[in-house]
Amino acid sequence: MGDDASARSIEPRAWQAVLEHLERKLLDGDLAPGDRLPGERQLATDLGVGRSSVREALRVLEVLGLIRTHAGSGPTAGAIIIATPGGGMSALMRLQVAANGFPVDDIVATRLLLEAHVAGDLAAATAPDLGAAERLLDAMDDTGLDPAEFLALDAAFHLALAEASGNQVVTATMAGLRSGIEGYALAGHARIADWAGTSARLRAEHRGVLDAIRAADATAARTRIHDHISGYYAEISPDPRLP
Amino acid sequence: MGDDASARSIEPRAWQAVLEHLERKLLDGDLAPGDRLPGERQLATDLGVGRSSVREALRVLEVLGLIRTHAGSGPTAGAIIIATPGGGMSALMRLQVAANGFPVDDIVATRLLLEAHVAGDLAAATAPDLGAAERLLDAMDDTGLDPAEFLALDAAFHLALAEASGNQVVTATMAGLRSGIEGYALAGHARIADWAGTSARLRAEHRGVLDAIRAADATAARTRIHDHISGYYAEISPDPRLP
DNA sequence: GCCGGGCCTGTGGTCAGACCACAGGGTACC
DNA sequence: GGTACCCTGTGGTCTGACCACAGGCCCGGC
Repeated sequence: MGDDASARSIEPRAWQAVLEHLERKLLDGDLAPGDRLPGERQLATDLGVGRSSVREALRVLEVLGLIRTHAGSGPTAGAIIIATPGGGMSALMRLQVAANGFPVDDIVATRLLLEAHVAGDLAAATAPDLGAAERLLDAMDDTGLDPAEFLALDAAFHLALAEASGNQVVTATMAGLRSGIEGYALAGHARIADWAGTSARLRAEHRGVLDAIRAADATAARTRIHDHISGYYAEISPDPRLP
Repeated sequence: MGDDASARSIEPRAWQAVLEHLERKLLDGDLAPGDRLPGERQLATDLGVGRSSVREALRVLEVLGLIRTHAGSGPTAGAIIIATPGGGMSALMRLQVAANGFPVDDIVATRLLLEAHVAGDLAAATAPDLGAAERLLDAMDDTGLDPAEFLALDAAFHLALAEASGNQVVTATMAGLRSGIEGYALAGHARIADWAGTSARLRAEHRGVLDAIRAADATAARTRIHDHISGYYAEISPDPRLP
């Protein structure tokens, strides 16, 4: 197992070898969040590949949210390991939706089940931290917001609920799901005739969800968040179910 | 909508420009699954960037499961758009787990909630297609399987249930979750003293889940799949809850 | 006329070298 | 002692070149 040169002898893709090398380093604990990767030129000579191949692997890691690169010099320069899955998940969902790999309906359905679960969990928790969510709701009370700003705060509110649940996988997934249908949700607001009324309803529904969580009423929390999300998408859906 | 360059008028990263160009093409319908992308050199001259930058973008798309590249000539050569989110999700989850961005516990918890939902949905469905799942269970009845083979079939069974639910997002996510903890699950089987007994129990639990689905008993289906998964991970967990 | 092997072309895959912008740190000058 | 400069090393990009590959084409033999 200590020899990774033998396996690489039949490795057709150089950039994949770099990726596997770094994954191994991560699994072995040789690299951890906060650490700086060796320079691109160093990695290239160490692994016996060209710098372009190293860069392709690093690009993948960057998009996946594994590293953050910074030019220049000093302690903040170079490629630094971060583990922020939200960005990678968002890119993945967004592109898959663009390529028709993910139907919007499936995205919404997954959002529904995840958020209902989160809401139920929070209601069952002893003392969930809803501070961030409440501050976002306060910010959304500003009636001077345009729809884009309102929807951005709405997304942040739903994400804050996921973060309060403490499950990082669910949080990242929900961030990705939201990104995947962000364009859809934004384009859909134009379909709403009475935006003032709709936004007022959304505000009230948000408060209702928080109230149910605070009251430790898991069933109500689940129902309310479910109806809240499905109601909005039904409203912006071009033609839900005619026949 | 025609102008999204306003937010970031100047694009410092060339590969990102390529990515955005291709995403736009996908959203506009100029590119669809099955289509062939222009050659790397062509894209480079079209967008006014170097071929390296194009390749970095294509590498990202390949890892994310958006395209499949093939050298040579003919209709199968070049970069072809596919939309297979499973691969990208798997890479993302695997690397995030390696970088400690995703705790194993959160992965398992997410699996639990997704699979419970899937099982409940299938039980509520009128005529779910459980053929693939049943065939996998039959294959798992072979007592000559070694643990790795057994676990691979187990993963395929759970994935087949997700596919039967029809939600592609859930299917891809579950594939990713499974990949993320594949190493963990494989290493954990060594911790099980009585593998024959455990595998027999797992077989019985699988059948029980299918039975509940066929009986349209959503509650039982949810409970059984939940207990099935959490039971296995509790068994391979090194030290569940000592203090 | 038919068939087969070799060349041709275009593809992705990789490498090497060069240049740029950037940012920190050391140094020489004031 | 303070400040402006250069030096160094980083990622970011481009260019050009070569390779392996695979289908299509042409030409020769049968």
